Amino acid sequence: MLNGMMTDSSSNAVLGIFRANAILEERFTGALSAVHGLALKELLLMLYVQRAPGSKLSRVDLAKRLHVNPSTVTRMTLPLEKIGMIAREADARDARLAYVTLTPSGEERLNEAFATLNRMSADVFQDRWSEEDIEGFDSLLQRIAPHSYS
Amino acid sequence: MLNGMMTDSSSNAVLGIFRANAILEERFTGALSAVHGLALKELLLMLYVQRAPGSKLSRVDLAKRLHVNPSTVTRMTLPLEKIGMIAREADARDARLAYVTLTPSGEERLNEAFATLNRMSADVFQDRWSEEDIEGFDSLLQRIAPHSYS
DNA sequence: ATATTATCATTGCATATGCAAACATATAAC
DNA sequence: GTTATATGTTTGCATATGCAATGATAATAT
Repeated sequence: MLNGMMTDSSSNAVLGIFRANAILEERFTGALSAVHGLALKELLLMLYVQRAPGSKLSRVDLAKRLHVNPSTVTRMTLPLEKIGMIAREADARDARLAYVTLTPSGEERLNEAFATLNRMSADVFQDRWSEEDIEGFDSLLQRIAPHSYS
Repeated sequence: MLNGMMTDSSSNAVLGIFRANAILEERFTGALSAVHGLALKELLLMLYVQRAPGSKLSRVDLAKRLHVNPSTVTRMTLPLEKIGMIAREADARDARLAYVTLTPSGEERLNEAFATLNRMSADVFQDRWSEEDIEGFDSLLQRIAPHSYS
């Protein structure tokens, strides 16, 4: 490349992800907390539990999905359990495990909050996005960050 | 919609952004800190300064770009100034302003670290991405999160 | 000109979170 | 079977960060 500045499309895209995340996290956290009394990360925690096989997840598995330290999960679950959104369940085979499960009212609250998240997500793409745009964009994201549960 | 589950492509995409951000932030923070002794957010702070008109930015403008509270900028700049990466500059007209500028060695370090970020960004898209894919993806991100300086 | 209001930077306080250590339990090696 | 190693969860500690209040300065209104 003889002439000066290289066009760093890759780093532009990565910085774009960082920026998009900051903006969306800001917006969603505020609304979810105001309307449903749940932080965005609490919603995600409960959503991963709901979607897990058997609707239960150990603390470490939850930590992997949330990309946080297991100790953070321990701490996040305390208030959620106290207000009756989630419960703790032991494993019959392995006494180390402490599963997180959803209580009935937790599931109810999660579904309401997730409906809000859906509406807000639709708003993000409201202008100038076709359904194919959105699905294509999502599939590009899946390439970058595939679900790697384990 | 008569049949059961709606396909929430919007929320899938939003959750995908959250996940991609978590993975990339994790990966980049580790490498940048190990190789250049700069946290990802410190690099971004310095990058925004470098790219600003006049290569200087007030604390509040920096806070807007970084999507953090101004107090966080105050605190982030302290160690960076102490190790000689940035400097503080007053404004001739407005005594309230405290600009952040790059020192020569700060600029040097920034350029090295940014080169690493470029390489790592290219790695993110290494497989199965054409240049057009990347640029298209970036332009979709720009729609979601346009640069809104001020 | 003075008073009110707005803006910029900083500080105190509360909360959030990663890391390493500790402890309990399970798995593997022998 | 006992010992060594690995895994799941929790806690102490250090750091990071948002929010609200403070102080300084500027801009606006009257």
